[in-house]
Amino acid sequence: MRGRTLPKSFYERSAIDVAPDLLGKILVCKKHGVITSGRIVEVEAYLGKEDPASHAYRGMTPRNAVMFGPAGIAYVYFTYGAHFCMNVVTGEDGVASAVLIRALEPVDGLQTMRHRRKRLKLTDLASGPGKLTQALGIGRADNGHDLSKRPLWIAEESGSTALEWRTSQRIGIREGRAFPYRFFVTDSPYVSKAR
DNA sequence: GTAGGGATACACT
DNA sequence: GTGTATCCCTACT
Repeated sequence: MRGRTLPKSFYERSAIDVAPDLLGKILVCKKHGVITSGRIVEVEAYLGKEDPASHAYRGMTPRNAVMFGPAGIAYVYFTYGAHFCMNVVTGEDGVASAVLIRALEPVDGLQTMRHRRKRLKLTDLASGPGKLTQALGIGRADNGHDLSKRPLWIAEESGSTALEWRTSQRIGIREGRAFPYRFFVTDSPYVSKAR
């Protein structure tokens, strides 16, 4: 369904290398028998000890523990009292690194997403990290989930071509702004607008 | 521009 | 145990 899931080896690389390769892939979520999905158009890479913007900068805690685990796992956390954000764990087991999924281009289950988001415009459905988790119904229960399996997985479309993408500074952080670890599809109207 | 919301981490007692 | 500053944001004005 929606192409083949990505092999574990895809994720067992540096977050910096995995991040741009995730652009154009399809994030799929099946909840209550309904499939919602979107094409990844914006991501950010987060490292561990050497990255002051990362949750893992100060070492392992109960919240960020899955960032230290094996690659190909979802790290979902709650923030700002209202939103979930979803990351994909990368790199080798024991070393913290992850890629934050920041925006999607809606593909399947548009009506379900509109209902969940209470928004009609496609560009309002998943154009931000808190929005996409709401649109796909991703929550705390998905933390630690293996992204090669249902109900939440990432697939590669057959016949997909290389995308043009750019980098910029990351968004919404205080420390570590200098690193150009945000990657987004050039000219996509579905990227988050925040600056 | 700013209010809102709740979990988390860490400093304290 | 309690206090509180912070947080990878959104929606509204």
